[in-house]
Amino acid sequence: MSPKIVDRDKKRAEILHAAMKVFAAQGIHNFRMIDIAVEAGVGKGTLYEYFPSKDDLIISCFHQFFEDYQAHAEQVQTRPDDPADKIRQFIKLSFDFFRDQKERLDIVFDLYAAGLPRRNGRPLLDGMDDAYRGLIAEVEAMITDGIERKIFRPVNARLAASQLLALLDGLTFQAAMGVTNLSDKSLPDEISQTFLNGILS
Amino acid sequence: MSPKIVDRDKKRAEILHAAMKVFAAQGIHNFRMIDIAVEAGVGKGTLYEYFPSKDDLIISCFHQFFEDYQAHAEQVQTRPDDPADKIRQFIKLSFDFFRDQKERLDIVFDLYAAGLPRRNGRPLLDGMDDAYRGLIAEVEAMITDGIERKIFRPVNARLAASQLLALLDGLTFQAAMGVTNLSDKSLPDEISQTFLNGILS
Amino acid sequence: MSPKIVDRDKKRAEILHAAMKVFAAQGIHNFRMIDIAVEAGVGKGTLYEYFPSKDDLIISCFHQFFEDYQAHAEQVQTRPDDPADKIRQFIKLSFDFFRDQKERLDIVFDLYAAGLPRRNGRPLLDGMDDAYRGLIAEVEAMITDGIERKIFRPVNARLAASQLLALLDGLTFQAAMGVTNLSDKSLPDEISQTFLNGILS
Amino acid sequence: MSPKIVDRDKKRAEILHAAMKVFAAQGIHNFRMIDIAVEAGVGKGTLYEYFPSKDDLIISCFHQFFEDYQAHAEQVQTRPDDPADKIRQFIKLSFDFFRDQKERLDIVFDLYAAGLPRRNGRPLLDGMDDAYRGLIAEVEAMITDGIERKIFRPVNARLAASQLLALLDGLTFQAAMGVTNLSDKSLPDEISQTFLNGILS
DNA sequence: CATGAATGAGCCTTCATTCAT
DNA sequence: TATGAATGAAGGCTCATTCAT
Repeated sequence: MSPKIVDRDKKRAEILHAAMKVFAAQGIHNFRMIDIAVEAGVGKGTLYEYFPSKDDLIISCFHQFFEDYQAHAEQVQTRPDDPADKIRQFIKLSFDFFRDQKERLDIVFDLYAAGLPRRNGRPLLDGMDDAYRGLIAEVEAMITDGIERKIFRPVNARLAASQLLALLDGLTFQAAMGVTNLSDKSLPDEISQTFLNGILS
Repeated sequence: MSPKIVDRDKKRAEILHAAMKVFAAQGIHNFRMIDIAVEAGVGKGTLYEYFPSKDDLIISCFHQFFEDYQAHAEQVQTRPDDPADKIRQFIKLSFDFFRDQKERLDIVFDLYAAGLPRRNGRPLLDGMDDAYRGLIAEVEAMITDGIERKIFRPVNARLAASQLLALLDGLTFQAAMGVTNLSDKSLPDEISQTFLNGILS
Repeated sequence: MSPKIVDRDKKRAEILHAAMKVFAAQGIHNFRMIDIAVEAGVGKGTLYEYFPSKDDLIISCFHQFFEDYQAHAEQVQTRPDDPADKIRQFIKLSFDFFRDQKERLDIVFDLYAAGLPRRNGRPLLDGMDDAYRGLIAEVEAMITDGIERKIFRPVNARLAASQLLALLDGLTFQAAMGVTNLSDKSLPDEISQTFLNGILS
Repeated sequence: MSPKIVDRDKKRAEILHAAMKVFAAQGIHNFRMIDIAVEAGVGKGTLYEYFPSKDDLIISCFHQFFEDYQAHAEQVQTRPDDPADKIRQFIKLSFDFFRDQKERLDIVFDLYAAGLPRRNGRPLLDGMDDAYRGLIAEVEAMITDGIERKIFRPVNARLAASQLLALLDGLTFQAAMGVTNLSDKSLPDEISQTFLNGILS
């Protein structure tokens, strides 16, 4: 009458964490289910108790990733009022998210590539473009605000937002490649400086 | 140099071109050798006359991609003397390379992701980081030149070069996602403007 | 005989009944243990408290089936004395057994097929041939009696018995297929008529 | 330009033949693809060059079976004119088909059972009931003819046809079980005799 | 005694690669 | 040289069975 009680959410999270480690080590295109099972310390069949298929596991990992990112972003509630400070904080925030988690850095580009649209068939990860558009809109709002308050030059706000995100993605890519070091403490400030120089009045 | 050799090179190039189309449509992780054979109009076995393995075919495609990029870059020989103009032309050049070839845009991020280092084993594409470092060095030289000639502010040239390339990569990614439109004729100018604003004296 | 025993027997019967329903719906080769557990409203593990294995459960179902058939047959104790009437009643009896239980009809051929001998290894259901031979012997006795009493022609009694059972099995098969309707009230009489015509003096 | 030439039809038939042997030995529910591959002397993958899936292989076997049966039936072109003789020949024909092919006898009931309708989902073999109805119609025509020519009593022709086929199926089942011996040379005659007695005027 | 989470043996199926023609 | 039929290693997934609770 009282069967084994298991914290399914906890075990699910553990498996997802093990998956992240495996993805980081082998990429999301080269791992075997057994690898994750071993990493998570469970049997192969157990994975299927929590995720209906291999693809689902990858997709769930992607969602976890975005949820963590959003949680991280919202954790900084006291957004400053000054638009330039907002931008500075946004940049710092993004760097913070990856700085100490090589694991995440290693899978983010796999996930990015997996979310690109395909001419034939669906991409593995659906809806990445919409999530990205939301991000752009957020940054665009900051810039528009700055323009209205004459703090920024009257640049194309949408494009400037695109540029900032492009910049951050590109640096993340360089970091994943080992070409740029995110841990350099002065990086966020220098980036902010150059970018803001470009749009400040 | 005998006719036979020419024929081989031509067919090899045809197969590589077919491969690009297949990669663009299905991604470099989801295609089968038969897909390329069909696209190229040859038999499956024939592929192995020209490429020793599937991985080799992908790698060759990657090299072709870089060779084309370099050929495109060198085709613009009359580099201007002014550092700012150099940067402007570099930016324009990069946009030109992808603008009219959706096919290329679709595979570049697969290739990028395939070139990232892995904790376990080699990445599929080796040496991408070195190629990238070379690119950074080129841009860095332009900026250093500008700084010495007092045209640019005394910024960290290495970092500024990183930023410019990051910006271009990030925009390419956005374009691949369909979030940013590379065909917008004013794009290179606006990008150049903002970036140069950031570093100009 | 203690209450516990009764409860066990009752639950065992319930599981067996649930199994019959599942077999009828999915066939004895396509069901999963969980299907029966759900149908019976018990846990998967509980099935193993009553049956040591999946095969055992099927076999037990088969025995249940035969026991029910025999119980049904014996329930008609007042066998008539006239051999022709005996045959008529035997035929009617067989029809009665399936007429109102589509469930049984649907599994009988799975069970039949499962009982056929295999060149490699044992069949799933053992001893079906012996049970069948017993049935033939019973009918053969009726016919022999009829021959001795000059009511039937001096046919090969063994073969005639085979024929009658074959006829009934074949009709059951047709009914399972949906080609012949066992519910047709005149069926037993017409069958009896034709068969007896064939062997009556 | 001249690749390996293979008689695909021939190899397909060989695989089908190997499959029949395996089905006879293990049943259509217990075999593994590798068993058939070994029996046919080919690799596992080769099976999939000829049949898209395991189920398809089984279904193809079933179709082959029916084609062979029809070919056998049509091979006897000189059908007699007398209805009773027609019936006799039909019975003889059916016995002939199995007599010397234990292999076929062993799988026929698996196929029969696989063709029965299921409450949940399609049966493995589709359209068996229609094929069977066609068979009944053929026999029914013979009997109707006999009735019209006053050779047979005015029985229910449809039912009588059902009975004859049921009889033959039932005997086949008994033979598969090892309870009745189809090789008994007098069997067809005795069966014909009894059946015709039942319906002759 | 009842349960269902966990397990891993087992098997279908795919597809890169080979090689006879 | 070009081909595609043949191959079998490899891996995703299922499900009977176990056993801690």
